[in-house]
Amino acid sequence: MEERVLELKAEILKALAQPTRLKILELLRNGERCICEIVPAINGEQSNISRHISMMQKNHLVTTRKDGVKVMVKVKDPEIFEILNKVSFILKRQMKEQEKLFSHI
Amino acid sequence: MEERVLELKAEILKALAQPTRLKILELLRNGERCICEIVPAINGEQSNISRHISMMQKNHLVTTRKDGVKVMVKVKDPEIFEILNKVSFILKRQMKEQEKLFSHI
DNA sequence: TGATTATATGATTCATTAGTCATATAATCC
DNA sequence: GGATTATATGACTAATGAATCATATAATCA
Repeated sequence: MEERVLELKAEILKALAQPTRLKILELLRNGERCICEIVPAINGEQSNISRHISMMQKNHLVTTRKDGVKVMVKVKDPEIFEILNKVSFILKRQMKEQEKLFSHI
Repeated sequence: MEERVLELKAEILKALAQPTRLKILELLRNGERCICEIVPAINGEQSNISRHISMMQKNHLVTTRKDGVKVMVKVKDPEIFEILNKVSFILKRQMKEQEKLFSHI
């Protein structure tokens, strides 16, 4: 596969691969949210969350629109959530394996 | 969601989010490969590839087994590829949108 | 045993990233 | 217009990551 394509794929995955951003995306499972709702909901610094959202926007994971003073954010593609679901699935299986390994204790 | 779970999910995604590692995983689509095949196939430095593989192993993306001097690597869960497929899908759609945006030129 | 092949790892460098504080901008309301 | 609310951004720090070179380990074979 071409180097450029791999870089673009890596960028999409990188945009997902961070706890604070995952937290934001989980909040967005139920649809559009205002940044002013996200900040208290995930108990983060406003400037930090602003940066994370603008980062995800650059990587086309989310879109935003202005509503007065507020900025509404939503996830662009539903496939994003399918990816997160698969990651959950893999993690759960890993956990089960770990349990098995220590079940003799 | 608990902070620890988010961190673990982020780690799985981080392990995917790097061009060299994506290249290695693409090679592994067709099954088990020796590291000595991977190194020339992706034209990388041996030590670098060794580190990437051991990183993916720590994150449970791949498993390895010794076969004489060689180390054989394979992807642990088929869901890994499903995730990569979804990323491809998202990327292709992004490309199409970009095309549309510049179609008037 | 000594040479060869395959892989791992310590040490280092350079770049990127997350987070924070202070401040800037921008829309709304009184 | 001035205060308030919501968001963005510059400057900085600390942590992490990728890549590289040199070298170590480990298995195989002549």
